[in-house]
Amino acid sequence: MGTVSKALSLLTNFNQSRTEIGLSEIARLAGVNKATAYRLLTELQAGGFVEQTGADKSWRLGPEILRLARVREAAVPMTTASRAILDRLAAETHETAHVSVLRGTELNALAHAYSTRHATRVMMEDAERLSMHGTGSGLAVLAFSPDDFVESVLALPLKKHTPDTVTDPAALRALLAPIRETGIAESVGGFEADVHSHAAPVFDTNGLPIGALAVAAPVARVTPDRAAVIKHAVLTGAMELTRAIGGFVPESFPQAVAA
Amino acid sequence: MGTVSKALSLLTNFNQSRTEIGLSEIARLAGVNKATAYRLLTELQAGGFVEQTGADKSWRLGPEILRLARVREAAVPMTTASRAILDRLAAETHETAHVSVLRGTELNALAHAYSTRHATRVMMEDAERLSMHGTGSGLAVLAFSPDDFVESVLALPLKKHTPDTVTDPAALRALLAPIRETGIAESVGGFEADVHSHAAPVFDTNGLPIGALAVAAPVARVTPDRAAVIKHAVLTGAMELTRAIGGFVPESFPQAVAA
DNA sequence: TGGTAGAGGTTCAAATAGTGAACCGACGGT
DNA sequence: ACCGTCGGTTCACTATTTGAACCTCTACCA
Repeated sequence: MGTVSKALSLLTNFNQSRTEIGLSEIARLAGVNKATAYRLLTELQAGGFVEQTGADKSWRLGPEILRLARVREAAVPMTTASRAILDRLAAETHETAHVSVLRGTELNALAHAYSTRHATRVMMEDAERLSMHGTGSGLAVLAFSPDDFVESVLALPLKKHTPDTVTDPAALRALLAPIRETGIAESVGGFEADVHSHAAPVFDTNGLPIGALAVAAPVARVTPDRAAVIKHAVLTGAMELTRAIGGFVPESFPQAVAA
Repeated sequence: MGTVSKALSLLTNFNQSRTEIGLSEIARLAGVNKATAYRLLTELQAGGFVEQTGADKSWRLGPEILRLARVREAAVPMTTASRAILDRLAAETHETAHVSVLRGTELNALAHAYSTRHATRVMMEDAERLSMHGTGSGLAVLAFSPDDFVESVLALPLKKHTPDTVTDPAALRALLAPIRETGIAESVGGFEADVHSHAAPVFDTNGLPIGALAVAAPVARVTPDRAAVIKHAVLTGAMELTRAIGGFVPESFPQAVAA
């Protein structure tokens, strides 16, 4: 493991519920020597990636992160572009809409919007990690990814999130065929029990899936006519988002529904 | 120079107008060997900090940056909290409002808002670098920073941005005294000719300046009564922003105006 | 009041990781 | 058919990283 990876692993220990970390603790979390952690932190600090709070000398993420985030948004304006689409999707479907982005062999939740229609709703957390095999979003991405990528994902240990999670590689491969026909992936209780999600892939400038747009609803509320509304809305939104980020819908995507 | 700094220096070459960079070019820009750049990039890629575009194999910033930016915002919600305040400030003063954040011995522009009132306005660019000695924002931060920090900034080479830029350390020290009295810093053409800026410091949880809120106007439009409006608005906004991010206005800040 | 445990930070010899010139095949222009 | 440049790779050399031990300081407790 290279030095750079170690430095980055320090950063990945920060999250919504742990925004400031002390030297000894961060060394423990990242599994590195305290001296090493200190040297890496001072180097990250010089770059503005972390900073030290004046009070108890603990560390938090620095302002350079924000600058880079703006540059990333300039390159791939997913967050910005998805905001309006998510709001509309939540309003149209009366359910929770969310968008996630491919990150190695996982998806990261990026943004979400709730509908105020129902008292019960599927809750989302930004930066949540979504599995490829267990979620509608993941299946939507897989269905339009190159075969070698699909195989590399299926070769990983596939976690059984719920009793209903499909973890058999052959069964998962079979699931992808209808998605390639319709452009829509579904998962019923495969990630969290009682959640029925519909998802469609979002493509980048090369026609490769870069993430997915999804609507998640309690299983009981997904009647056939609601499902039809959701499917149409998700598909429309995903195509719109693809266009908004300058993406390209590949030939392999069902052109009848893409239009 | 450590390996980590080199890796980070690759990242800092990305900006609004250069969001994707090829291997050879990024190596040239960062001044490292191509092999080194490649190894660093693959390591950064494993962490999700960069990713490769499918088409021409060039590199761009990755999604992990966005996740970290959300965590940074959870720790110090400057961008989020300043949005509404900036809009109001621009509307009240009819001029350009902006907020910047301390980054080592410099300030980084973070966000801004324009007024639509006048056809001419001071333009801002996000992620712009503002000097400490030449801008109202910088002076506002310096005036309420610890002496050793002030001295370390004044010991640096102080660039003469315009003929009106004050670069003499003694003269700059003298400028800070009235700012400590009033809570407001001013710069007339010290950074860009013809720009008159008013700024007030924003404090973090430790009562240390973390950045500044400012209003920038063409010199000719700053009449005494407009100046009074601007001063009041900037001061009110800065105090509000300090509260919004959970900051603490120190004893040294003029309490009469802080209230 | 003295003792302990943990915090942040520092040191330096030992060991490991980083480095870059040279190379490859592929592509695009002349 | 040639040349320049691209992305990517190799490997002998070497400079950087590493971590146990140490220091100081604070908080807590008997």
